[in-house]
Amino acid sequence: MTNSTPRQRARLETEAQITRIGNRMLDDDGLDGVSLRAIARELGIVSSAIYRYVKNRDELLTILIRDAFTSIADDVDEALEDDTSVLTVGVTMLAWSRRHPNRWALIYGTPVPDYQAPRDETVVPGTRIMVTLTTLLSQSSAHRTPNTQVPPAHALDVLREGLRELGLEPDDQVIMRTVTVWAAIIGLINALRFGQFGPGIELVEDELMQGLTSTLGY
Amino acid sequence: MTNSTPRQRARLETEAQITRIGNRMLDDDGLDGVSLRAIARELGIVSSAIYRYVKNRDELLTILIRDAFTSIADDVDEALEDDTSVLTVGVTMLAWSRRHPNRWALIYGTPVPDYQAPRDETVVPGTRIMVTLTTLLSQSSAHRTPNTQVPPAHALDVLREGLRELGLEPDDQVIMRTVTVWAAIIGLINALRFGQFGPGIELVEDELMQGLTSTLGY
DNA sequence: CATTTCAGAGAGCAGTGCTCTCGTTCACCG
DNA sequence: CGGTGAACGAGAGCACTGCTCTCTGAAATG
Repeated sequence: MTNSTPRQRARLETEAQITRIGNRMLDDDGLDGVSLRAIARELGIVSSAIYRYVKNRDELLTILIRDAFTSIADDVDEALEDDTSVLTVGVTMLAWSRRHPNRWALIYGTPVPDYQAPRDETVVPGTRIMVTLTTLLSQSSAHRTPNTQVPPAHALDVLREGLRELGLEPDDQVIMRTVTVWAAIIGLINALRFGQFGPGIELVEDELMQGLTSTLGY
Repeated sequence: MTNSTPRQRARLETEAQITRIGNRMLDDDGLDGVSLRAIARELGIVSSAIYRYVKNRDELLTILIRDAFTSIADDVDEALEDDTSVLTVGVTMLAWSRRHPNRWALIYGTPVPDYQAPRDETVVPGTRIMVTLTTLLSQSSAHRTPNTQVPPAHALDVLREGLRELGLEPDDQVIMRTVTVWAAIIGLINALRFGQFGPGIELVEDELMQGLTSTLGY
């Protein structure tokens, strides 16, 4: 007993098709290429009918964003099973960004204008890697950075509170190191993906990530 | 003798007005708010007439990008006169990004789709800060990072060549440190401007930058 | 079998960048 | 001083977007 009417099955199939087409259009033509009208056209449907399945364009974006965050976090988790290191986090994210540059831009680049991410839908998958990195840095604790002076306690209050909600209680030293490593990794990948180092860098991306984590002391 | 016809003066004035309005629209409404039609409307001109002054939208973007790069680099240069330090570079860029978040996104965020920056016009102002940072890190040379292993020599070839064209010849250690510091600073500011740390961070941005440079060993 | 729900069609609105054609006016030059 | 070509502006139009509204036909529900 399938316990579902043909209409229900057709709807689920259509919904799945929409996100699939949306992801493909994102990969191929960037976010500007993701057009509800074009999706409707590909579905053999008139443009207004698409709104039976998707409230508006923002709702589609939310789906694509959640997908992307989940995909990259899955990759990182899987890679860490073989080798638990900061470098692995970096190169895995870097490889993912190479495979899906437009998805990368969607989640770590300039926020989409006028789009407000619904916290409940995107925050959890969006913070997975950061949580992973924090625990990773907690373990390889007093690694180096001896004479590092942590900013005044109250400065990290917001971050400390945010991490607590995610089930973590790292000390300020670890928080500050996490922020630094995170900013450096994201910053490097952004610089590479966005072409800020000029052409020709694509061939040695991994070596740069290696040098970065090494320079950071990991 | 002004040596210029009224028409020439009017044209220059109009051109200046266009970039002024464009910058304002960028600040107020983001890049999507920068519309040639809207500018024409504000000039009291019909939409097609704007193309007498600007070839197309991309040409206007080039102007705005060059302006932004020049503005932030000027700020950094000025600040370094008082205090020559990595932290100063960071907090000055951070302050500028706070004042002009949309301009920041334009030059350091996701590249504008389908826009190709004309190298001659934007590369020079766009690399000024990086050059400054490189020389700065060359001087405070063997600061720390003892057991840091630099990536294989060929990996940095492209960067070394790019820096040479800009009149610099730093060793690989310095290059790698520059890349790391640069990625971290840009990454932190991006994370702050793009809201990736959640709300409430705005109040302690400077402390985070302080902690970051300190964690980096500067 | 009647009723309600739902998928789709079609027209329409406002906005964008950009092109093309047609007058008008200004600057220059013989 | 008068003619000419370049510059400027107006206006219509094309293709595209997101989104709304109304209407029709078919499927699921009672």
